[in-house]
Amino acid sequence: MTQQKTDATSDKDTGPEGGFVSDYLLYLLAAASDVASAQFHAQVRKAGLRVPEWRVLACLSDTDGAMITQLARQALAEQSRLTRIIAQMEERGLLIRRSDPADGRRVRVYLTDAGRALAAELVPQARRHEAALIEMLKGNEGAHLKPALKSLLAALDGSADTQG
Amino acid sequence: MTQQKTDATSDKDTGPEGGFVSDYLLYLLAAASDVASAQFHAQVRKAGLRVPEWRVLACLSDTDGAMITQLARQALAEQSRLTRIIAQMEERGLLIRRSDPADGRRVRVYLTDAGRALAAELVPQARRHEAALIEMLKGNEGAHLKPALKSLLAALDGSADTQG
DNA sequence: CAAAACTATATGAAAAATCATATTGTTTGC
DNA sequence: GCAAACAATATGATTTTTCATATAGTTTTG
Repeated sequence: MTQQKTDATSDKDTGPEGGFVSDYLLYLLAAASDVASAQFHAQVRKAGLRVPEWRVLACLSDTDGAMITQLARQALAEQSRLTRIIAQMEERGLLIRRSDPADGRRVRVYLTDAGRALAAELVPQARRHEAALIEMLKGNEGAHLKPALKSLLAALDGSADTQG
Repeated sequence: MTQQKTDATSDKDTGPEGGFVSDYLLYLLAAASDVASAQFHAQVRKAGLRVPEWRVLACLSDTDGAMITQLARQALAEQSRLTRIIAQMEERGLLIRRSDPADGRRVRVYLTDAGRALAAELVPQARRHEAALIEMLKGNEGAHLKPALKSLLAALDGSADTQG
């Protein structure tokens, strides 16, 4: 007996085909997010931004004048982290911080022309990349992906408890 | 004119309803992964594990004796990070490292009884949590979520180029 | 209007993650 | 069977991220 692949893990493999992990929703979500983002995140870095910086830029290009806390939620980063990212982006001249006249605690963040220019370059790239991804999924179940994700997000927004 | 909400960002909000970000696939994926995982990851931490440790445990409970590189792929972590996580988990007695007799470069990782016991506790928790999530989606588009994610992953595996 | 409770942001210290590269072991081509 | 190329893991230095908490500003209550 030449012992040819008895115990499931002889050579390289992305994962065990039939195990728990490969069919586990939280794994599928994290893996899909990772893999799908990798390509575009490379473009982001080529443009001289880190991923959270790109996210801030994109959020601001949607909603200029957002506050730090809002941006943290939208960019999926922690507040203290956002504070620092904003500070760095301000130093680079991509945005400016201005305290809200109506409430001095709030810091509102606005894109500069440079920031807006960068966003105007990256957002279309993001759209094209997204279109390419979606193109890959034509005909498959993948057509339901965005609606399904929105449905999940909608279901989870507004359920802080219910879980033991 | 009482100026009542002219510029889109008056108060708290999860995101601008109609902007680019809130309909962008990579955002939806990352946000869904984050939000959906948050609940369960809290349970993981209660069990005394960090998220990547839980992932390693789950992978090993599927495929005992996996190598570091394999685990890195499956647990969505970098190799050097995995090396350190494995070292720490070994110190805690959750697993052991053994070099592969067939190829001395490879380190195969095996759960100890303690590790297996912890996995036997957490994996069912994960399954229950997943079931609860999926239950929330009944009737909606959410039913397609797992197939759609698998379809995306399948489409992306084996396309290193194609992107400019 | 002062004290208490709360909210938004900032910051120091610590932990986690990454990057480049070293180390160790294996395969290949000559 | 030795040198070159390759592969898997480890490690030092650095950067990123988190955590706890400080600071500053606002609202509420009596």
